[in-house]
This record gives sequence, structure tokens and C-alpha cells, in this order.
Amino acid sequence: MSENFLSTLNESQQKASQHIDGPLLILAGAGSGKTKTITTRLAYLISIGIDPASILTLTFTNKAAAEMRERAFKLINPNLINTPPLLCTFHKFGLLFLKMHMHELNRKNNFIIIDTDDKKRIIKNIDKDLTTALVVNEISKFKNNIFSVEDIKDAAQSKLDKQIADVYEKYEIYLLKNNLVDFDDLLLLPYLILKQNDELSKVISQKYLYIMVDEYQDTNELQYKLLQKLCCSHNNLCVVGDDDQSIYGWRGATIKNILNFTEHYENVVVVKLEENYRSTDTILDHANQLIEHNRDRLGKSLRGTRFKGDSVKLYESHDENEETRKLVNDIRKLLIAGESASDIAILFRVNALSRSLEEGFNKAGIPYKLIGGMKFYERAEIKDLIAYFRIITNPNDNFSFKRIVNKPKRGIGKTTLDKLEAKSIETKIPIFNLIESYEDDELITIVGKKNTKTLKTFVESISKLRDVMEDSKIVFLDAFEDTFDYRSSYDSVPDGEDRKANIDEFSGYIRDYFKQNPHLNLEDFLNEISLESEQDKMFNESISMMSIHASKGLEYKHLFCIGLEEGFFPIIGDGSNIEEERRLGYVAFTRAMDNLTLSFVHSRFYKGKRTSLTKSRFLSESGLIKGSLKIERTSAFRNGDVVVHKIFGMGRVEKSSRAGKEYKLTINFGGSKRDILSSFVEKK
DNA sequence: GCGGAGTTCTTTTTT
DNA sequence: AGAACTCCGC
Repeated sequence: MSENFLSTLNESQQKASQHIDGPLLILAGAGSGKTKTITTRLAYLISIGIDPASILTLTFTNKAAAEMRERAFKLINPNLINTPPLLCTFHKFGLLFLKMHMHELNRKNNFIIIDTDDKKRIIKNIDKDLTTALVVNEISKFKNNIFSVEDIKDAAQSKLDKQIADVYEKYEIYLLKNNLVDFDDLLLLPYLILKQNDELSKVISQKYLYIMVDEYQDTNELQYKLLQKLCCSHNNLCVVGDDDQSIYGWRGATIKNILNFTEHYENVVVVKLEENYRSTDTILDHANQLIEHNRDRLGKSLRGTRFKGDSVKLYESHDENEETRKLVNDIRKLLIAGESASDIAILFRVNALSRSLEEGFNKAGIPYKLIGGMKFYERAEIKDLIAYFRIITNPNDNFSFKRIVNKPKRGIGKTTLDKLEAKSIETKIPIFNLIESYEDDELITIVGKKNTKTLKTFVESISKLRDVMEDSKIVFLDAFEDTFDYRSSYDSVPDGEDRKANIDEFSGYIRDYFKQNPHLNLEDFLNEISLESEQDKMFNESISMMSIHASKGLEYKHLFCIGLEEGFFPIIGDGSNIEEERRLGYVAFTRAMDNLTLSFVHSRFYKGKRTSLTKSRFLSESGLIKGSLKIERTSAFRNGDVVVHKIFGMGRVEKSSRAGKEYKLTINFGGSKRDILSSFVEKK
């Protein structure tokens, strides 16, 4: 059967997918059939008799993992599989690993995964004066570079460094105390475990004899080291990536991993996939021109395999409203012409730009799906529910306790919580257990009579629910609402209906989860969802809007990218990196299959004020505008518009009619009327 | 402890 | 512009 599924691959793809032992680097340009190649390799390895359970494939997103799983399984003869190959995100792998081996660090494996929001709260609690966002980032960087608290304390020079080191230390203590792990820990802790235990490293690497990594250009130092451990006894590591699409430098990804892969491992086989099957030659040409302005790259250029195609369309607008109108018009035309909405997408560098788009598309009645944005699990009401469930599975979780002890309102405020927390720190007993185990009289001396009663009742309810859950997870869910009236607490508050709808969706989801996985418990559910993001669902009936980051790996027949202005795209200044911005441009351009439209405006309303803008350097770098500005005007010339002609100067449009791609205009130049084509004048 | 009024920060990107 | 946070009077 192997010949059968290999036959649809080109020569390089075949070479890559039939590689068996030793390190392999697949440099796969955008649209070059990367996923096809690695899923085929997965199928190939199985077809030649390798145990599927010994193949590990790691991705960055759930979406990528799901897509690969689906495509690989289509190729594999199900009779060959007893245990399916493990194909998941890095973080999911870390989670599975920690569930098995957390005890190596003398920690229990009933830890809770915290998200960025939780992390922020914890850090804010530790130090109010520092910019939390900064510290959150710094700590992430420390962990991604495997710097321990001691390393950072030793290296701290300035006062600020020391302050950050101090927060890092307290943060780590807090996590340990509450048995919490953050996203970075899901990679760091497995690495630390493997590092201190060579025996285990060997065992693990013998379990996963063939390892594949997708989007290798986005790995960080920690992931590099972790992979090294995972394949320490065989080096059968196949990485796939495109240095030109490395766009996660800001969260610690280092392009060096892919640039130096051939030095990191011995006898690396390199296969380049340079044939693009996605975009028209025109689109590729501009994408190539743009990326050629970068220095840090391995150097490859994508060859088109399709046809020349339409030229890239450029829109210039006065402001975001005019920009939106043009997009609405175009997209409406596409839809009327019978194009499927799922073939159309609008991209932006900065999420904030979606606002005017949403407004415009709502008004026009064109359904759209905003990908990314506010995530379901980040909504306050959902996070509250999750906090409740966490407390139920793990009473040690002071963090979640504090979140929900007063939701709905029970009269427990900050003062009471501070007292409880102080006591908890003093006695080293978690707040929950403290309330549970202390006699009433004792508790009254700490928080007063009224609060004591409230807290005792609250804690008893939680314990009771915990017992119910042991019996039946479904009964538990009903009992939960009866006990706390959480949902009904939103009864007559503004946007309460929306929140209740979210709560209903969440409870529906969790019920379904238990129905489908009767052997799994609440804890499994909680860990599962903390790694989930919204992006899996594809809405076929609506056009998509998303950030360029979110668009990675996707393709659209008709692609629009807005906000090509200096400062918005590329973002310039402090933390930004122009080469990475350019790679983002490259990613954006190469999402387009048939048509690409780029748009820039003269001014935008942003962060509460209107700023004037100049067009992005990427337009000239990609060869879309040369020296003088030449812009295709599809925006209509209307009677009364003021225009400028190189020779005749300023005039006013008196008559306008369509003439192919442009307009035939009758213009009144201070009394003398002339018929002129629109390409000879500029709109004022 | 609560809620309203006032103030400050954000948004570059995300598992 | 909106969210998130702070302050203050009840």
C-alpha cells in the first residue's frame, strides 16, 4: 500500500517522507505540502512495520494536531494499528508526562494548570508596583531559557533586576505551595525531571523511537533541550519548519534552532520543499521580494506551480471606515458571485483593528467569524465555574478559593480574605482546610461571628458536592447549581443573559465530556480545557477575521490584509523586531491562493485618539509600489470628488462612468472641462 | 463590604 | 474607547 500514498508526492516530498533513521530537517516553504509530507511520513513509518506507539509527533496548536491526526489516519490502514501514535501539542505532551512523573520532583500529580490571567493575578499580588505584564513576560523568558530562581538572583545587577528576581522567587514558591503549574512549567518540569534522571531519559527515548516536530522554527531553547532528551538514545528526530515563517520570537522562540539544526545533530539529512502549490505566481513574487529583505535566513525561494494570476490589489483609504466599506463591497460581490464565505478571510497585525471591521460587517449583515479575540474560557463567568470545580477537586487551591468565595456575593470581602490568607500562611494550612478544621470559636476570633457562619456553610457545601461527585458526575452538576445559585445570580444584571448563555454552553460541554469519557473525572476535564483554545471550530458559512498569527497554516482563495501602515504593520519600536515583522508579512501574503488585497489608511482611531499614519514600508519592499505611488483605484469616483492632475492641477468630477478597471471622468478644471481616465488623476 | 465615580492602562502577537 | 483598577462615602 505504501506506493499508493506516496505516488501523489513530488520528489522531495517523497524523499522526506521515506526517510527513516537519523535526524532530518525538512525546510518547507509556505504552501509546499508540509503537512502532507509529515503525515505521509507517519503513515509510511507505520506501513513498513514500525510500532505506531513508538512514534511521537509534536505540534504547537491543537488545530494543527487535529488536522494532522485526521489526515494521517486517512492514510493508515487501521489494521496496522493497535495503539495509535501520539500526536499532540508540546504542552499536552508535557502534561501527560507530568501526570506520570511529577513524583520525581516530590510533587503530587494533582496539580492545576494556570493560564496567563491567573499568572498575572498571582504576580500582581506579590508586587503591585512593577508592571505585571513585564514581569509575566520576564518569568516566561527565564523558564524558557531554563534559568532557575538562583540563576536569576545571582545575575541580578540593577535594582529592577533584583526586584524581578524577588517576584520570580515568590511566584515559584506560591506555585509550589498551591501545586500549580503554568504553561511554561509544562515544558520546563519535564525537562528538569529528565535532566536529573538519565535512566528515565533513556527509557522515555526508547519509548518514542521516532519523533517529529512541526513548526520547528517556533521552538525555544527549552523545547530544543527537551527534544534532545527525548531522542537522546537514537537521534531519530525529524523537524519540519520554515525559517521565513518564524513569528513567535516574542515568546521566546529562537530561529537559531532551525538555522543551526545541522550543527546541533550529526549527519543531518536536509530536504527542501520549495514548490508552492497554493498561491499564484504574482502573489509569490511579491512575498519573495518582501522576505528577501531579511538577513537571518537560510535562503530559499518559493517556486510557483500554478499560473500568473491577478495582480495584488492595493487599497488606500482616508480612515478605517472607508477601508471597511471597500472590503464590505468587495466581499459582498464575491459572495453574490457565488464564492463560498469560507474561502474569504481578513487578516490584521493587531487585534484591535477588528473593531471597525466588525461594526461594518454587522451593519452590512455579512456574517463573519472572529477567530482569536476573547476566548471562551477566559470569560469571567466561565473562569469562576472552573475555579469552583478546582476547589472541589483540590481544596489546597487557595487561589481558586479566593476567586469564588464571594461569588455570588456572600459578604466575604477583601479584609476577611486577607485575614484568612495571613492565617493560612502562618499555619501552612490551606484556607479551605483551615475553615473546615477550626472550631467555630477559633474562627470567630479571626473573622467574626457572621463570617464564620458563612464560611463554614460554604465549605460544607463544597465538601458535600465533592461526595456527590464521587457517586455521579452528572448528578453533581445539577447539585452544583442547586447549592450555589451561581447561574441565577446573573438573573437581572446587565448582559446577564449573555453570561448565562455562556454558562449553559459550558455545562453542556462538560456533560458531554463526561458522557463521552465516563472513565475520566473532573480533574482530567480541568486540565484538558486549560490547554484548549477556541480556534478548532471552523465556521463554513461565514468569512473569517483573525490576526496574522492566528492565520498560520491556513489558506484562503480571497485574502484581505488591512492596516499596512508604519506602526501597525510593521510595528516599530521597543520590543519589536523588523525581521520578524517581515516574516509576518510573508506569512500573511502566502495565505492567499488566488487573490490578495492589501489596504492602508491615512488615519486610524486607536487607544482613544485619532492618529495619522503613513503607508507600510512592506508595500515598497514587496514591489507593490515603486518610487511614485501607483495605486489601483477601485473605489468609485463620484460626482463632486476633488481630483488632482499632474498638468491640469486641481479639478472637480462632473461625470463618471466605468471603463474596464478604471473610470472615464469628465473633470472641470477651473472652468475648462476635459475627459480623462481615472488613472491619470489622484483623488484628493 | 458594597457600589459608584474617577483614574489609569491597554493591545503585538498566544500555548 | 473600553477594561481594570483605585478611592471614597454609605
